[in-house]
Amino acid sequence: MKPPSEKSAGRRKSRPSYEPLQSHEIELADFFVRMAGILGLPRSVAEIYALLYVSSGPVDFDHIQGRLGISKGSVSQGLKFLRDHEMILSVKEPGSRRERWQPTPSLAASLVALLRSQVLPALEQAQPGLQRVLADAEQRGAQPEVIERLSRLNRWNSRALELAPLLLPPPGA
Amino acid sequence: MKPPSEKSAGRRKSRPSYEPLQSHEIELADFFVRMAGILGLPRSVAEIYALLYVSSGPVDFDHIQGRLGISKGSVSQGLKFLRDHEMILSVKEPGSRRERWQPTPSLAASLVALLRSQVLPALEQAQPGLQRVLADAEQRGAQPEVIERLSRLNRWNSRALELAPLLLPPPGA
DNA sequence: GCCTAGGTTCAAAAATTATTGAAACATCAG
DNA sequence: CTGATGTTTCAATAATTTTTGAACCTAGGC
Repeated sequence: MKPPSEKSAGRRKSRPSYEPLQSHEIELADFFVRMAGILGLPRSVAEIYALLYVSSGPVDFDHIQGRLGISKGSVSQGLKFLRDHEMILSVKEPGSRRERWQPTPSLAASLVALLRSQVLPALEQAQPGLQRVLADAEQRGAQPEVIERLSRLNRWNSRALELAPLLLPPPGA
Repeated sequence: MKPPSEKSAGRRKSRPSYEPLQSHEIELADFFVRMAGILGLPRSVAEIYALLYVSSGPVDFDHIQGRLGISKGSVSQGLKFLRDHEMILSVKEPGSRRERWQPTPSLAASLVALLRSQVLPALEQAQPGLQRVLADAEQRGAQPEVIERLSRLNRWNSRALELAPLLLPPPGA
């Protein structure tokens, strides 16, 4: 819609030209991508995590973009996701505004946090509904078989909700 | 949308006109759909399972299609998936070729089988690759931090593979 | 054998999700 | 304050996944 704004005629910042992933990095990325797939996470998120995971020391935004060959938008969104799920940490250097990223120390904890954030809300939201469904069935005099199933589902849901805070302590516990 | 055609007082098979899901059924379906979403399963699969789950007694192909308002293809594929993952059982009546379906007794076992089928192959396939990645890193003299991470990943993977048959016994154990 | 109810297959269409990139925003050094 | 750097946002596009439906099998009754 709009003509691109003119570039200033100055020297261009030489593009650092990041090298593409090496075969061992690709292999690890594939692993993470596949695992992420099971949880329905986008490929780009898994790739970013994998890159941080194999890298010695924190990696900055432009490196991620360059080495993975993905867009700024994807990097930004991917980092946001990983941040939000406490899977990465930023390391700030005094002299620079730039953030540099590394995986949190425990992948296990990260996975737990991730699952927590996906499963818990579903369980919580479902609780009242499931109870209604059961009450409904009892009131309608449904088959004992069905009542039994629905009861078990309710018990599970409740127990999961009780146990959740113990097994998966929320941030700050 | 397909209002039942009242046209022919047809002798042949008048379309039985199944009633749409009732609110309590919808509520349960929503729950299953949401949970399925976490594992990346399609909506139709979750809906089919939910229908069987709230129904008293086995349900046949046409009922599933009619009550859920989905296509034959979806029903067939959904049943195939559920069958393959041992989440449903068919009950054959002597006098009819038609199959009728019900959930397997244990939803827990079903979930375990499902996870098994998704996670195990990934772990198995990854094993050699992960070992190579670690060996590679050691040989290149990578940072201890990275070596440590990759070692842990390998240990996890191995332990998971060892434990898998115990926790998630394959069919026929 | 032949017919057909019952079900499967699969290419194409629809729906959903992920990615891109340009514009907007934010922060800090000067 | 200003300008450049670093990041986010989000509408448009691309990629992927799901659903559809018509053609195609198949087992079993006749």
